[in-house]
Amino acid sequence: MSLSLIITEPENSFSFPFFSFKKQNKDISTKTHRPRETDREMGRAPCCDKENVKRGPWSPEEDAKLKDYIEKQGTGGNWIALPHKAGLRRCGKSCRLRWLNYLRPNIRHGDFTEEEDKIIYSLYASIGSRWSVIAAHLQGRTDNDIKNYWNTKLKKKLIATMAPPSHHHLAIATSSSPSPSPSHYNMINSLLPYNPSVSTNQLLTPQGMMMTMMGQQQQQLLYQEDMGTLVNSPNSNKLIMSHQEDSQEQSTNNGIMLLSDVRSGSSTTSTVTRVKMEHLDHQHHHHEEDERSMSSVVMEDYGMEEIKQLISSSCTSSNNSLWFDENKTEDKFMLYY
DNA sequence: AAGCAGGGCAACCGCGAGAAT
DNA sequence: TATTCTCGCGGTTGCCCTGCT
Repeated sequence: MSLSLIITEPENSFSFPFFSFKKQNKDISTKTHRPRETDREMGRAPCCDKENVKRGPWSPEEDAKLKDYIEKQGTGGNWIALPHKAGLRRCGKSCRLRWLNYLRPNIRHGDFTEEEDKIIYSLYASIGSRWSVIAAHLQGRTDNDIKNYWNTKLKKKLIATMAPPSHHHLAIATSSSPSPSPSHYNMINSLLPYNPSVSTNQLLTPQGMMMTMMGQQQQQLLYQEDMGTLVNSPNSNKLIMSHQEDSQEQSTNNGIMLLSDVRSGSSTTSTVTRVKMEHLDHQHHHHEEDERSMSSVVMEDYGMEEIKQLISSSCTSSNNSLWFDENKTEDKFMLYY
């Protein structure tokens, strides 16, 4: 006798009580190695013989072998050949990952500091989920660690912080551009400062909440896609955005911290936009007892752009200024404190 | 004490880019 | 110039641990 279990679900999504996830439109069969059509057409060889390599967690013996080999011989610039030379039955990519994320010297695992949190928020707001670039600016952290930390903690922290107190529903209902969507994201989004024409007094709530989270006073950042234009919202006399071409001035700022990509190639003349964030000494103080229930938050509503907006609307510590390069291909930006 | 659900994290995967041939 | 190879990245998966019922 046999039983068949048929599970039906919406074709591209499934949900849990608190969060929804979007599935990638992806062929499950790729989990077992099956060269893609383009691979076969192009003649791409598999990186290793998947039938004869060990997978799963690394044993201490394997770790020792790999570490010992690399410390003595180096990687030789060829990860594919390395496991064979080191006497490991592992895929080269697996060796590389193990070395970079766990075995190499000066790796730090565990608790992230508040300072690191802020840097991650700032960089994510500027460049998005380019974990390797972010990791390059946090000593001893790996991209994988930061990615996991973001996905499991920081993102939730951010979204939880942005959950609406009940009385804000009224504010939204009376705003000039009410969102048609019932989702909380749309409510938040309608308050975000992405469009400088939005009156800043609509922005207070999410930002105040964010600053509470970050232990900071309320700050104001307006964002304008047309960088280089001075944003001059009637209610926002605190924002300065201007093209910055005087590198000397940049370098003479106290505590400047230059961040540059370790990966990208060509150098072009790019305009650096200066975004200066200053405190708003605002009379609005939001109460700690504001409700911050997660129950209605739908995670899939928060795409990268939206989260970047959330961060952009609030991030960084007091008296910070955030420098970033508009040219994302260069990944150059500076933070100075 | 056992079973279950959820969270955290290590590891895997496919893909794009650049180097090598 | 075209093709192949390798690296490195971001997204995703799945195992293990912990806490709750």
